[in-house]
Amino acid sequence: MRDESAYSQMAAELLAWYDRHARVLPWRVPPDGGKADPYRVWLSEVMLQQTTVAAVKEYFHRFTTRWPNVEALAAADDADVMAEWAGLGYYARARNLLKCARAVAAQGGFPKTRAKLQELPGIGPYTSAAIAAIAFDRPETVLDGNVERVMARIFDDHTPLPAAKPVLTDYAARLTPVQRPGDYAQAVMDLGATICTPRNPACGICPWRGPCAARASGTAPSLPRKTPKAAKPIRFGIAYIGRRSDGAWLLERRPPKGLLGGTLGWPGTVWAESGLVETPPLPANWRALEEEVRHTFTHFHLRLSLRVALLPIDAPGHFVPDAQFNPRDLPTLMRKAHALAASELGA
DNA sequence: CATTCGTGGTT
DNA sequence: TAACCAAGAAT
Repeated sequence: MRDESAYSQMAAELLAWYDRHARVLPWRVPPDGGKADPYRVWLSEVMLQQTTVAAVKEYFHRFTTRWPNVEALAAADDADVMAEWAGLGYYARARNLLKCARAVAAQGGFPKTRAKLQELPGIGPYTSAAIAAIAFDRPETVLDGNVERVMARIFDDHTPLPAAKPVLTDYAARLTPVQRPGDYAQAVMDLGATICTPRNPACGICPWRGPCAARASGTAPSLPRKTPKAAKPIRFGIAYIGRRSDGAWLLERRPPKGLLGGTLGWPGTVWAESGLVETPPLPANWRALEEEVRHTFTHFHLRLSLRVALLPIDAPGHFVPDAQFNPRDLPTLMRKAHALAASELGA
């Protein structure tokens, strides 16, 4: 039953569904409308890595307003890009975004093939396929979390992820049509995002309800299977929020790699499960706050104790003048710390 | 192949 | 509420 013509018919049915139900998104070209802008496709796809559409919208608008094309972004200062990305998470994306923009600007534009795209920083298997298909109309197959789920269900494959990835890739490739590959890629992802959802899939209104093997077996809601993740440990740390008598804030640029790499933040201790020791950035009358910041990262919970101090005008360190300081330029954890400490420091 | 890397919404 | 999840990439 699953011969080539069956697959191409499925693709056609999905595209027909997409033409009727496609969501309106800022980076999306209307089906059969104008041509896609590779810069906007690339920027949106990087922002959407492990990030919800709702969270991306605002950032996409600000980035494209401030830097309308890849040349403008390539000429931006690192600190400005990091500040604009602050709050969106996974900051290696912002660092790679700038590296990629500069490489692309130097090359005179984005490469058009998946292989060449994937040589660029921050562009992996998924994003290279997405750009090639959506921006350059190449018949590449995207495999994101949505497509993994849809394929596991259509073919009722119970192999747990991530081991199932190669098989699911194969299924997805068989279904990818030669016509309108960009629309098709977005259609499968839309299907996963709106109908073939993780918990309560709306199988009754699914354009692929006919051929779906998991729906026939009643196994759809439990697919895809995933190998269980390790529990998150709790780490502890201390952050020091210092403010000079002229209102300037003591901040530091974090090292360019690792957690929150390249972002602006409050100086502090390392974060560990035990062995916490006070390590103030400079001697002062540091006062402990009652309330601590609780924040959860991908692989651990953090409980961050805060110390605040008013510092003399001649205190050493990197101070940001109050007029230049915007808590929105900080990653969320550091924003939370500021929110708790601000009233204690006359802000 | 396993781990690291954010954050906010949903269940 | 704790767990799960999101248009993943780099190491």
